[in-house]
Amino acid sequence: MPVNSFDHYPMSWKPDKQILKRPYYQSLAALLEQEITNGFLAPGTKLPPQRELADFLDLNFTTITRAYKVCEERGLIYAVTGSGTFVSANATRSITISTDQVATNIDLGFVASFEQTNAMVTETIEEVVKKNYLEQLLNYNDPTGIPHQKKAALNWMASFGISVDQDHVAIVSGAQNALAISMSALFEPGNRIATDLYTYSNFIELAKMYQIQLVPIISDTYGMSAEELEKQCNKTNIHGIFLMPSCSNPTTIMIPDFRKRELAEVIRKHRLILIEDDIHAFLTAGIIPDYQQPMFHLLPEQTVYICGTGKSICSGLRVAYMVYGDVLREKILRAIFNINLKTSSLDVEIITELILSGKAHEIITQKKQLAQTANDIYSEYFPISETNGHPLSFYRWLPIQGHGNQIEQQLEEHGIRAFHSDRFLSGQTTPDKYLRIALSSAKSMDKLRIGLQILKQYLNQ
Amino acid sequence: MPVNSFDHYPMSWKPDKQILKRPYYQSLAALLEQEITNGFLAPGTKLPPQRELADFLDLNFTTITRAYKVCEERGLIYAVTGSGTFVSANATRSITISTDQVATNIDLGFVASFEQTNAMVTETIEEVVKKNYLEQLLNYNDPTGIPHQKKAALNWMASFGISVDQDHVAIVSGAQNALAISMSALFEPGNRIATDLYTYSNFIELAKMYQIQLVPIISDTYGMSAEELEKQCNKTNIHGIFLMPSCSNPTTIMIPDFRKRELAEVIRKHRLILIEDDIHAFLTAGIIPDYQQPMFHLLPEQTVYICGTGKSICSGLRVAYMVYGDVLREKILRAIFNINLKTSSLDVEIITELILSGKAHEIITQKKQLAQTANDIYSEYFPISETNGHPLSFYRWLPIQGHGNQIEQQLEEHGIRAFHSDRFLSGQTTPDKYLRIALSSAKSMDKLRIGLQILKQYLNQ
DNA sequence: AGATTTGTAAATCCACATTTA
DNA sequence: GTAAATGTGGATTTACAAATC
Repeated sequence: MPVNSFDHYPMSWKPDKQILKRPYYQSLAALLEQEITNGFLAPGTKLPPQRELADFLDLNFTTITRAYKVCEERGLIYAVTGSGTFVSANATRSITISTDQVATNIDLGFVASFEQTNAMVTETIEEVVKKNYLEQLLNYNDPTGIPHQKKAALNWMASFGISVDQDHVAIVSGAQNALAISMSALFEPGNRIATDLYTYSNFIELAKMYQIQLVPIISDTYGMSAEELEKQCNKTNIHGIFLMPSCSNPTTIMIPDFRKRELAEVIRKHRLILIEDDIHAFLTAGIIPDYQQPMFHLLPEQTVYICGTGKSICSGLRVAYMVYGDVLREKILRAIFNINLKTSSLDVEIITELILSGKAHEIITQKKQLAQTANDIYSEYFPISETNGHPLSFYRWLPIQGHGNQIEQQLEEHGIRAFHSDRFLSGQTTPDKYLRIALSSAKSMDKLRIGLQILKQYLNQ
Repeated sequence: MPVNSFDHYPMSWKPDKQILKRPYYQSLAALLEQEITNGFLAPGTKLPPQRELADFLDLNFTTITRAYKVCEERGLIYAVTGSGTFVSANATRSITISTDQVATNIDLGFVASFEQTNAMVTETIEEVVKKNYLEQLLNYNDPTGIPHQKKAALNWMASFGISVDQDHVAIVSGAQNALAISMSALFEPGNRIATDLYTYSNFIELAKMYQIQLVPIISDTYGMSAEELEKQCNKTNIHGIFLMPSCSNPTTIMIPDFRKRELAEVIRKHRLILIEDDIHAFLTAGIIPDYQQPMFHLLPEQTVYICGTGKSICSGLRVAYMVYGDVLREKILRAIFNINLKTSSLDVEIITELILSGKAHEIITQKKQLAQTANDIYSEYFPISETNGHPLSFYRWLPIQGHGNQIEQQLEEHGIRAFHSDRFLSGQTTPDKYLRIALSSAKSMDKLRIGLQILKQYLNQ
């Protein structure tokens, strides 16, 4: 029976007991979900403590625990022992970033890949089509890649420091697809994966879909803090970790070698599975002075290394390479068959030909030049100050003061699209606010300039 | 404390209490998983009842419930109230069927698609490459299909009885990919999906991976029984249903219109989500006299209709169409972005061109002829007796007496690959045994003949 | 047909860990 | 540094539903 009066402790949410039906925890969870999606409970709102709500509803407090748990698994709320339970920053909306339905004039949101280089690809397509083995690319054979394609893949990745045999590489349909495969193959619903506090928003969505919990870890200028990771591992049972060491999305941080080693030690000690998304390897390996090796090299038996060709070579041909050790091999292959059955050999053949002919390297050279130009333009409008921020990043991370995420809507009205840092938040909100500015999507450098001009004007108002 | 002596009630499994550590239910589940994967507990073995094992281990019986539950969610065991808990037929191995690592001489296992027609595709590829808009196919735009591609898709499906607008169709990377997307988008771990007792083995694996429970429903000669479905819906909370009405895999059953209507009524009443895998539409719609319509037509707001082009047009170009109502739209799009980001526009463009040029219809005509020939050859060796079995099916369902699933291994030694019915079992085992014989994968009709000859000899021994 | 066996699932109990004040 | 606030998670209690005999 309710004992206290709650009038002087106003609870943020007072559900009507009358509405609740008998699996109370389900009924309560459904009600809470409704309140959040309808906007009655705004992101960041503190929910009543479990015991208090239990008292109010005259239920056992662990029944509330279960109701909260259901919503937490769906990514609607998050709980911190000692502090309370809060509505998630991204509870209400999908934060997946794609190019679907972009009505905007200048896109600084989605990170494309300087599509100007695609003309170079069409020539190669013509060459592939002229070859006499085209028909052999049209059947169900070699679902994870034809041997000569895998050979080219390993050839390509050798310059990034990857060296494995063909049994430990598989070709899949793009880096996003590789992430989905990794998540499905190696984790179960309810598992926990450590990520940067700000991380790739499509990874957050993927985790939400598969009901995998993200554990945000604080970073310094060298990327994720190894001590913080260690602390979280000791506190709770963590199964995996997601990193983009060559150029973290969205922060542009490059993890230096000493930090890779610190992190690797913690990962080894706690037997985490590392998803190393290295789509930016082509911008970093052999270019940035400090670069030594991918983390795969430090933890070959517990890492999935993902090397997509969308950013580096051609975005429309959906091709990525997955590299893994023996222990993970079977699980990954299974997931590939379950999700793709096979990847189009035709697309892979074109990428293969681009690599073998050396044209892929030409494309990369050109993309790097474009990235340099775009970053130069950006620096005319905003300072590139981040220590350890990648100098050639396809996007920048711009601190903004006091703008809520309705800034996206307002920029949209000015004809530009950019994304607020809330979208990239894997856990609780912070007082710092940023915009991620894609430099690689505007249709020309002039458009980029115009977009940045508009943005600067808007922020200076 | 243990009270009874169990000597005269020999329990199939007596775990050592000493080994168990403190989360008992996890420890026990891990132990059980080990025993099963190591083969100490064979498929079909009855496990001790929950209360009996609890007594033996001196634990509360619901702790055993939880341990069993963990293994059940992983597809290792299944439980039937009143009868007990049993080791699953496919507990130990992956039953995914792919073309990876086929060392066999004659493949009657994997169902390919009479790849002889692929020469016709290469011409079209050349034509697509000659067009001047190739470059527009190489960027991130239109992730679910370019408008003219969707138009061609709807055009193609119109002859199967599908009629929707472009906002309700998406193009993805093959039918298997469409299934994975449907499962991820529309169901959560722990949900239940009704399937035929014998169903597509890759669907079983997909369910296992996503921890979705399959509820097997008995069939008669017209396919799944509507009464049985109704009964199971009343008994337990079922969220979805998976059907292949045009030609069920592996049984070759075509669901006649009256049965589609009966099933639709139950599905509507219980608000199930229907996954209608109609990759065989091209063999059935307009060909089989009784054919009226896909089930999507009967349940447009609660169905995902999947139309793959791998079997009908070309297997190596990974293209499938997904059709859905308004209610499911947003969830499906989200899952597509999460899993694929986008599907290769180049592959889709080739399929589009094949459809628009009329060549796709030529290919279908040829594939149907090949299927006719292959079925004729089959009938020289084995009777095609199944009432309502599809006359042009790319595979046949051969009853065999008393052969366990080690027959696969033995056939392999004779140089042929075929799959035992255990692989297709979504639930408890039955006394009836079958082989699924693929007619569309042998490299020539002569090879097919030889394979069937070997098979017949083996079975007559 | 009714008692028994067996599995299901919600709610509660309880011990404990972390954070905050 | 200690007490209070708050969340976590395993085990137990309890009611019930289905199948078997």
